[in-house]
Amino acid sequence: MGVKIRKSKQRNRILEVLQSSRNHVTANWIYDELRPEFPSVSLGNVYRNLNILVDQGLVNRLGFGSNVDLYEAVREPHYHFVCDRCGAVEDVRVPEDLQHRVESRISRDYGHVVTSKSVEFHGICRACRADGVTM
Amino acid sequence: MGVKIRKSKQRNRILEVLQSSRNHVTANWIYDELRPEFPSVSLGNVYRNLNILVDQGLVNRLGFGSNVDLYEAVREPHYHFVCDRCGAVEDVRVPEDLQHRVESRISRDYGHVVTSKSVEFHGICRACRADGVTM
DNA sequence: GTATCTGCAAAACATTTGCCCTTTG
DNA sequence: CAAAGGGCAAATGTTTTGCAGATAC
Repeated sequence: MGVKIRKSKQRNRILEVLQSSRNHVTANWIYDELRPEFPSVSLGNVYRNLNILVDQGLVNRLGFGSNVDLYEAVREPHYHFVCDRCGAVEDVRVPEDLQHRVESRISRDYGHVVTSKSVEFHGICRACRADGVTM
Repeated sequence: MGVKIRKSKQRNRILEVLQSSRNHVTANWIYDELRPEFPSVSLGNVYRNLNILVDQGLVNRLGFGSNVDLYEAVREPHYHFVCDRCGAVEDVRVPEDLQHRVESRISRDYGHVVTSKSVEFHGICRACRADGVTM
């Protein structure tokens, strides 16, 4: 059996910060957010607690091809759009039925059970397009 | 204008290795593959060349939430399925029309242009299911 | 010949871990 | 008070980079 998890002010605050943030943020950004309230908090502890929150299914860790992980509080399932020009990461929603059709294809054709998905579309976002980016 | 790219035996071999490999492999694995032919090749140079090949659009870099990047030669577009139990990464194909419907929804609803996608489904693969994994 | 490529080793970087003290229950 | 959490600093592991010599064109 695993380790028992107790309450912790720091971990609580980390979750709150994530839930009240609209963007996908780095561990280091969270660390800076916590410092006013917990002046002696350590970055290592932010990482430790993020790992716990991810294990608990309360937070998603996102790679996005960069070498820095981003974190977001778990909400309704959604996909991500990453702009290759400006780097912006935006949530996108795709109708449930389209999502289900893709996943049931995978079940049917391959026999795998899909429990979660991490989908990122890359391209040029609306704002960059408006700026006349052609590529 | 960028830097001119010359031919290089090592980079050529790296691409061949990727093209003849069915799996998604690490830089370090490629490094080991090259050593018989280029005994003094360096891991740093493998990384340098992988970056060039990715820039040239010949190779995909895949994060998969792990802290090690995986590489694959570029072929037809496809998605990935990652087994959370055994870590296996498998290519999955989804009918073109379903892919296009998802992407045109993003264009229509958000105004972004989708040029590529990196899609990973997570779950339990067929083999692990057969082994009686319940989760 | 000159710009690019390479090997080597060191640097950079995010993330993890060990140790010992503090807090929680 | 026993077990989990935190701070600190060192360790880890992957990827990048600076430099001097080798290679491509």
